[in-house]
Amino acid sequence: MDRTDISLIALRRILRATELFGKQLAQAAGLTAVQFRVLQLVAEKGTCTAKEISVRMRVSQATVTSLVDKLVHQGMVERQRSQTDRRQTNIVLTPKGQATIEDAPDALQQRYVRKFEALEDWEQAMLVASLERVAAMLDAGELDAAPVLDMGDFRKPS
Amino acid sequence: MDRTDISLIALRRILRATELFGKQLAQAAGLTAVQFRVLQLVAEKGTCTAKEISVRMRVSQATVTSLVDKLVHQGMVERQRSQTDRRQTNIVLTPKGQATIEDAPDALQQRYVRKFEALEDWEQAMLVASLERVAAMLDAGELDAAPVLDMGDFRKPS
DNA sequence: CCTGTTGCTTCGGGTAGCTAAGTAAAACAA
DNA sequence: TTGTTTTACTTAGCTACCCGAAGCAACAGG
Repeated sequence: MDRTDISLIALRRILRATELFGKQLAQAAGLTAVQFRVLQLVAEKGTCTAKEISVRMRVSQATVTSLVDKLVHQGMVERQRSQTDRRQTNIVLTPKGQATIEDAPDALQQRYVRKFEALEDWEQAMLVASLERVAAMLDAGELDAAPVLDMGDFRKPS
Repeated sequence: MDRTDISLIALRRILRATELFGKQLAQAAGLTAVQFRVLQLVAEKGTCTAKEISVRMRVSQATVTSLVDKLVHQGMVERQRSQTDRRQTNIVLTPKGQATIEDAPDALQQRYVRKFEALEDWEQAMLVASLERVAAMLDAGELDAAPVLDMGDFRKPS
């Protein structure tokens, strides 16, 4: 087995681990990974609009509406008509949503972060360089990408 | 922004790229990524049982049944009662399924492979070491992982 | 036989995603 | 002012994926 295959297998392990993480998180937080991702985006800035979420998550606004509906239903966020532009709806975090974000287990990410920070300096540098290299080899281009290991659900097609 | 964040962002880019790939593939092959993954598993050995698929993909048998239904409906595979144990159903590839697998674009994987193989020897070695390291940091444990960049969840259909 | 286990399917139900169509408000124009 | 276009969001309807529970065969042991 050559190096190319080995690297593909490692990549696949990474993908799997992240996928499984999404499921764990969903179970622990009472939210699905996608819903949690929306909550994270809202929490990042305290408030945001549906449009913003749809752009950042690369899903349609209709999808955002239904995701937000679920979060509202669970009391994680609230909708507030914007005062400055009444077409817009600001989605704001409730205390419960705030608490959920803070308590989120982040089991996998924590494990990763802990291990990463335990590495020698040169090892960290090597990993960063390698990961960026691989990302560049895979990407078509842009992509925002926040420092969050969540993967908004893996599925789906265009 | 520290190295930990940078590495998380790179990981996220990798996940996204793979996710998008799933969509492309789905569109090109007329199958969703998940369906395609089932087809790959069947193709790998020429035939396999529903149980096997459910274990390898880590989904329930009920899910496998419905996925296989769709592949059968599209003429990609056939069900055959096992002669040795009539509880089992062997899922076998049809010529059409075979052709689909062979023609699969694999755009992303090809791009990655090409670029990977163009690297200097020492760079390849570094990437492999790094990826394996990261995979180990994320994984809980086992996982089979075939040398296929597919990510068995990303959906979307024809 | 009777009982238990295994392999698969069926059924019902939830989440996630999309498109198309509709409403409302803002922006721009005539 | 009035009309048109654009933007932001929601509604409605559909598909895919996934699961658990329940059902049905068929094997396996006693």
